[in-house]
Amino acid sequence: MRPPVENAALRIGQLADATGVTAETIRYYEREGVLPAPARGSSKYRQYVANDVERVAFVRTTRALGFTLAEVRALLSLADAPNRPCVEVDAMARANLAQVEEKLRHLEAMRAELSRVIGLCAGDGMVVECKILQALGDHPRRQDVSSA
Amino acid sequence: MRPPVENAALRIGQLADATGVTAETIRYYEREGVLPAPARGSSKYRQYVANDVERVAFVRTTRALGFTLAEVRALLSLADAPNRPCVEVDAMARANLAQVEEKLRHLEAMRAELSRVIGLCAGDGMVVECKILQALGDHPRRQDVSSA
DNA sequence: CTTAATCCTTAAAGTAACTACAAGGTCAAC
DNA sequence: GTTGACCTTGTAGTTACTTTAAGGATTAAG
Repeated sequence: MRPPVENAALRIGQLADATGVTAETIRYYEREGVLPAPARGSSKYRQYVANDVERVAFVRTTRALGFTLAEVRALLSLADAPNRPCVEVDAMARANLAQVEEKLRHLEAMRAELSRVIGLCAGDGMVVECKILQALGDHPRRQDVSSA
Repeated sequence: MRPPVENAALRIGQLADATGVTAETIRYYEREGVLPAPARGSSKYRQYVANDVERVAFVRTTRALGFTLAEVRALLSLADAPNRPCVEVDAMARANLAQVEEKLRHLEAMRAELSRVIGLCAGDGMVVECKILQALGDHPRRQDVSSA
C-alpha cells in the first residue's frame, strides 16, 4: 500500500493522485521530456519529489490554456533558467507574454459577453440574443492552434 | 479563379484563405457539426456566407484557448440561442463563465511572472530566476484538459 | 475550345497528446 | 506464501486535426 511516511518519495500513483492525472500520462510526460526521469530505488519504481507535483500541475494548467506540449517545454525551460543566458530568457519571455496577452484579450471578450447573456436571462423566460461570435471578432489568420 | 464579385458567396478555398485554415479542416468541421452544411449551387460546390467566416474564426480562437470541439459546439449553441429556452442558455453561460474565469486567473498569473522576468533581464547579463511554476501554483485535480 | 486551377467526393494514413488495455513483476500484509 | 494493490513495459485506441491519394466536375483564362 501507500507509505504514509513523512517526507518520503512519491510513487507514480501518489503523484498521479496529487495532480489529478493518470500514471500513464506521467510516464508519457517523461517520454516527451517535460518531466525529468526520476530516481529509481532498489525496486524499479519511480521516486518522485514534491517539486514534481508542481511541475505536473504546471503542465496541466498550461495545456488547459491551449499551449502545446512543445510550448510547455519552452516555458519549463524558463523555470529551469539559471543555466540559460539572460538574453535568451528575455526573448522567450517576451514572445510568450505576447501570446498570453492575446489569449487574455479573447477570454475577456468571452467573459464580457457571457456575463451580458447571464444578465439578460435574469428571472423571466424572455428570449436572449448571444453575440459571443461577434465578441471574438478577431480573425486569427494562421495563428497556430497546433496541439489538436 | 476567384470571383471578385461584391457580396458573392464564398467557395471553400476563399473561406479557408479568409480564416487561415485549410479546406480539409472546414470539411472536417462540417462533418463534426460545428459548421452547418452550406448551400450548394447548380454546381455541387459549397457556398459560404460572411457569417461563416466569423464562425470558423470563433472555432479557431476558442480551440486556441484550450476548449475542446465539444465545448466549442456548446458555445456555438449559445450563439444560435433564439430557439433554446432562457433557463438552459443561462445555465450554460454560467458554467462556461466559470471556466473562462479560471483560465483568466491562470493567464494573469502567467502574465505577471513573465513581466517580472522581462523586467529583471533589462540590459545586463545577470542571471534570472523564473518562478513561473510557483506562480501557477494551483493544483487542477482532474479539471479536464481533454481535447488532446 | 482547351487547359490549368480549383473544386467535389471518399478513403486511408500520419501526428499530437493523451487514454486504455494487456501481460507480467514487486511489495506489504495476513 | 499467497492475495491484492501497485508497479513495469508495450501496444492499441481516441480526438482533432493534417496529408496524401484517386478520380471526376467546374470554371476562369488564354
